[in-house]
Amino acid sequence: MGTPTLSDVARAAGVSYATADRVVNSRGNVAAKSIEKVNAAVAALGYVRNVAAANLSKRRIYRFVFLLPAGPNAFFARMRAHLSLMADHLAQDNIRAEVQEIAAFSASGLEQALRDLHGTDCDGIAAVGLHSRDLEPALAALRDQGTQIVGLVSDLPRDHRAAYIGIDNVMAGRTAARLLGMAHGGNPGRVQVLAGSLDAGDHADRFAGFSEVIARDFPAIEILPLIETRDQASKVHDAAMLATRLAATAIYNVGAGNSGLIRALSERPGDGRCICIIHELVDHSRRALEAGLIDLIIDQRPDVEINRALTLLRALCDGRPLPPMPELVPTIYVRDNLPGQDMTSFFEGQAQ
Amino acid sequence: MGTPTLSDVARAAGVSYATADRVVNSRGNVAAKSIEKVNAAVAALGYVRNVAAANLSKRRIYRFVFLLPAGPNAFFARMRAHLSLMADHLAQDNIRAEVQEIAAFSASGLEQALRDLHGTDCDGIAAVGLHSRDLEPALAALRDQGTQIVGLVSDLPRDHRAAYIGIDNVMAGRTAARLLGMAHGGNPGRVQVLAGSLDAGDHADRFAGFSEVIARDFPAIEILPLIETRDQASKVHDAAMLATRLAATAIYNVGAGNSGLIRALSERPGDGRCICIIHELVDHSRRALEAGLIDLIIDQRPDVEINRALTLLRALCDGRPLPPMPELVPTIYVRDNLPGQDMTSFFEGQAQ
DNA sequence: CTGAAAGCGCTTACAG
DNA sequence: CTGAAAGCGCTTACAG
Repeated sequence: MGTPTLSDVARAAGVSYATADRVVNSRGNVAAKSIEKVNAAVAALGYVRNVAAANLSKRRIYRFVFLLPAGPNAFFARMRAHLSLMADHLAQDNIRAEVQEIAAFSASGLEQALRDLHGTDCDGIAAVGLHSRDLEPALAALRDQGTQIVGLVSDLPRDHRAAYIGIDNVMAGRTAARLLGMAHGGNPGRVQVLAGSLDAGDHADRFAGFSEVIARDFPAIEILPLIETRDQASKVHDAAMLATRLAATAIYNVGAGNSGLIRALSERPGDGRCICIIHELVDHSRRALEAGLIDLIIDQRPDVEINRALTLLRALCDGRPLPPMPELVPTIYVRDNLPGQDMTSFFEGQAQ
Repeated sequence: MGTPTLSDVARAAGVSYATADRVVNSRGNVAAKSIEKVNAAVAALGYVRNVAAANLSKRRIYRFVFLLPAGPNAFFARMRAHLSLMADHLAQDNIRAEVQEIAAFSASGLEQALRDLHGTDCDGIAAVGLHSRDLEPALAALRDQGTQIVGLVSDLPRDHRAAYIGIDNVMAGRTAARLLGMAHGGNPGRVQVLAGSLDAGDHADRFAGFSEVIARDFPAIEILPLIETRDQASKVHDAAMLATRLAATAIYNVGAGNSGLIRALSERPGDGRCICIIHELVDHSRRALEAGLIDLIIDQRPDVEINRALTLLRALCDGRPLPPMPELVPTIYVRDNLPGQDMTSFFEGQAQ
């Protein structure tokens, strides 16, 4: 026996294979009576469609598009790098994934890209989202044509995407607060927080989580007025210098532009410790961590997120229940748990 | 056109489909000349076998066995739980995964289980390993019959497994040291380290990494003589009480038996802070973290490790190059970044 | 509204 | 040592 096939269903229902197929795949043009009989047989036998066989006969290829912010942002560069590393493997699973660059934080740019995808053979989209309601019509049109959509790193309007893949930024901010508080070892302190812009949902969330925990559990730590940097390194630099002058015991940058922070830290007169926590592991932040300029990096694991987006889009396209996925927890790097510099060395160690 | 099929290869090589198949799958009984021609065609066309089609025609089912330690260990319970959550999904991909319990730390028990698997239709094994060389003959026999083997959580003899899936325990120990050191905020301290047994590779590695970083970067922190607990809660309890009497500023348990530690901490007179770092997030350690008895939990993410084992075994069975896999980095939990209690709530939030 | 038949890319007897 | 043919579980014209 084994698992029942559609032939089994057809026989049990007393109809032809073609008819069984029509109802199972809701292709229409079937008598109500036949529909009933087939559905009963499906239920009785516990039939489940063999997606692999279907794909083979259709020569199906899944086309996924990743909508990522353009520009030099090193974090998204890691995403693109992982995606191109994966290309060969995906090809074996009949998946083609393509990256399209969108002007950063541009709702209209994103909207246009979504509109352009309408009417194409794109099966799924993973987009670094924005909360703008202007996106909703384009997203709805895509959904209506059967294109699956997930938010990546930053969410899309909740009702117009199938899932969100990214960390909980409030939680990330709380975590930063906890570790920063612990690092004060019971001593009082004052922390300077930097953000690109509190208009960005993730930045605002991190700051909210951070403030909440500091206020509740570390009352001896004062939070200095937040400085907005537009994620520009020069502004981050100046803000860090200011923090030093204010005798801050800690700096937490919830946003980007860390090269400016690192520069400021290395210029700083070598007096007392200043605890530094930032986000996203990239080349320059990694070096600063190794050098002891930065204490902690909270990282999103872009490679993990990409893999998850792929798995999810695939499952959504196949219309099957989503697989159990371990929760995404931001990774905390200190200078002692940094991953190998490249995948090659990883595989040498890992797979013998 | 699209990707070339074996028909294309056969035509290009000027042989029949069957012959092309014979050489591509090295089934033997082919003239040297034919082999050459086919291989040339394969190279010229860039042919790659369609595994899905092959599996369909063979009605292939992958059978994987997970060899996990028996007993009440909550960490391995999480592994089993994830595996059973995955069962339905795996079934759709023609994978049956089964758990077999082995007496903990018993090389002979593991060896016997491996021997019993010889001659069965098991395609792959993920085993929580031991370093014993006694395992080598059984592993070699399995390998010779084509069974793929990976070490999980704790490695097998390196030359007798295809890969190791688990964290780097030296790195985990270093990370614990860094965070514990930071939490002293520049103050001096004395730390009590507990281990089940330094004979266990992972425990020894963690302790080594920990000691290295403390000695190098936190000279003001003294490491008290290590206490071995056999991972027994009562012994852990007594050791923690002793640490309190010695005015330890911190406790790091590299092993298990944390319920004893937690009991000791909650009995302790409410004087000064004692920083506590332990391994593995399970029900009781989670509650202790939330209650503030424990400061940090370093976790291995058994669910992530299981998924990786599955992916890896599958790729190994198919004989294709291993997919790029993001490095496993131990997850650090504070009380602020704990995952939802169960997958249900996770999916509600995550996938709308 | 229904059914018979060829084909997706492979494997497996079976005949030569 | 080689090849023709049926079958894996599905989809897609095509005929009725």
